[in-house]
Amino acid sequence: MPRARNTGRPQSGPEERPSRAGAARLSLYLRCLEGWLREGVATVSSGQIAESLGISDAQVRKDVSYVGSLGQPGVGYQVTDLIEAIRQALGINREWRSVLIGVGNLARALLRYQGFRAQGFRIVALFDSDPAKIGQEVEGLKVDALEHLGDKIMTLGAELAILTVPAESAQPVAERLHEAGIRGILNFAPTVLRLPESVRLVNVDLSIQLEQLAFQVQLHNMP
Amino acid sequence: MPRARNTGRPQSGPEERPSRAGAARLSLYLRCLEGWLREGVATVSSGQIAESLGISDAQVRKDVSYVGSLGQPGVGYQVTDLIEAIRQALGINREWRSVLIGVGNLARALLRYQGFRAQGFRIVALFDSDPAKIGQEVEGLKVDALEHLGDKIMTLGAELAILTVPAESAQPVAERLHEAGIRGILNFAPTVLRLPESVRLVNVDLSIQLEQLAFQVQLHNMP
DNA sequence: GGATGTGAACGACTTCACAGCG
DNA sequence: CGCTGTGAAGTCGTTCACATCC
Repeated sequence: MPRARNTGRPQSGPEERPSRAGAARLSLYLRCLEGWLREGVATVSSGQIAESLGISDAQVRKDVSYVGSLGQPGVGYQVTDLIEAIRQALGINREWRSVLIGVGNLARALLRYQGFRAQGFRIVALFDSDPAKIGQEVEGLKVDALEHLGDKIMTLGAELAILTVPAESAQPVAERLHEAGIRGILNFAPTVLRLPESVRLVNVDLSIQLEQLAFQVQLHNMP
Repeated sequence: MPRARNTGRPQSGPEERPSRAGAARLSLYLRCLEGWLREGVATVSSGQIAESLGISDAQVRKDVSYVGSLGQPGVGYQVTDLIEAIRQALGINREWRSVLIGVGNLARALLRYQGFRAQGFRIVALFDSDPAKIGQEVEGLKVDALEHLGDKIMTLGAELAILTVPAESAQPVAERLHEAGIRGILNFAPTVLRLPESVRLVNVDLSIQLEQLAFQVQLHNMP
């Protein structure tokens, strides 16, 4: 039997930031909330969010508690307030200037995808090493030579980079990005980049995702 | 002070399958190992793998132990054996027939990406709802109408699907995929799909990845 | 009543540390 | 000696359960 008594424990709770896993879910909450906002919904409960994401309501409350205590018992959360609080916690309540290196099909897909702009990410420059591509205009931006990477990043004040170059060029390009002052790289090249810890890294390896899928299907087939 | 209590019994169930997180790392090990294989390296130690991935050697040994005890103390692992064992554990030591729905830029990028074929994934059909695209040939495959989805999936024996359709169409298409017998979906649409648990799901939401990157950069800036 | 926020239990994952073997 | 494999300890993240509040 669990027994809970004596609520008073003033301090020791160190957790005041969303955990890494929690942050990923906050992005999902944001998706739902923005949908409801468009539909004119004013308040939601943790149970509703949980239901539409297929997770537990306790999980939602725990995650949300990291961004502040803005729920009303018996009612739920104000949609607009929660959106605001999550965007602030994730650091996307401002513009993030980003550059894109490697103008292939993947890059074009990303450029066309409107979700970025909506969340405050603005791609301000494109680079490629292929002379045939340099000078071309893609989605309203002119492709620049890699040579100008450092200059333009500093001039434009870009902080993030999206890497969609072939695996072989990823490491050297990443190092140049670091030197140019880039703070975070979204890496699509199927390589493990080694960079100083001051450059944050998020990897999206499409092949690995497919392997995970195969693994899960296999697991599910024979337990 | 550790307040660890006598854990009595960890419980009978000894872990004999890679954990979910472990499986993701196995894919990474595979990348390294395949590189070394090409360079003619015959044996590697857990420390070498760990070093090139920036993780701990204990982590590598633990993960690898799930796929079998094939290391030699004082020596390390035979590269070829380890590759074989990991591929078997992940379920990619065979062909997985896959279909792709939504032939846009992202799809073209995926089709051109050779990494899939190398790992045993073979895309056997393309579908799109746009009449202008139906009949076109893309990377050696003819784009088919969504109408034939069920038929072709069953005829070709496809088990996996890659979803690169707009968010609005993702849920209905996913349901049709399920009905056609697809066992796993790699979803690129920025939506939460609700499907029976028998269909495994891996989501790749590019916008969320960027948000994670921004979050991490922000965290790193002001601790 | 209905929902939040939160210690505490629980479970999953990671690191430690060391026996054992080539 | 160097390196593996593995219990045990430690850490992190999730779920439970309940006091609390509208």
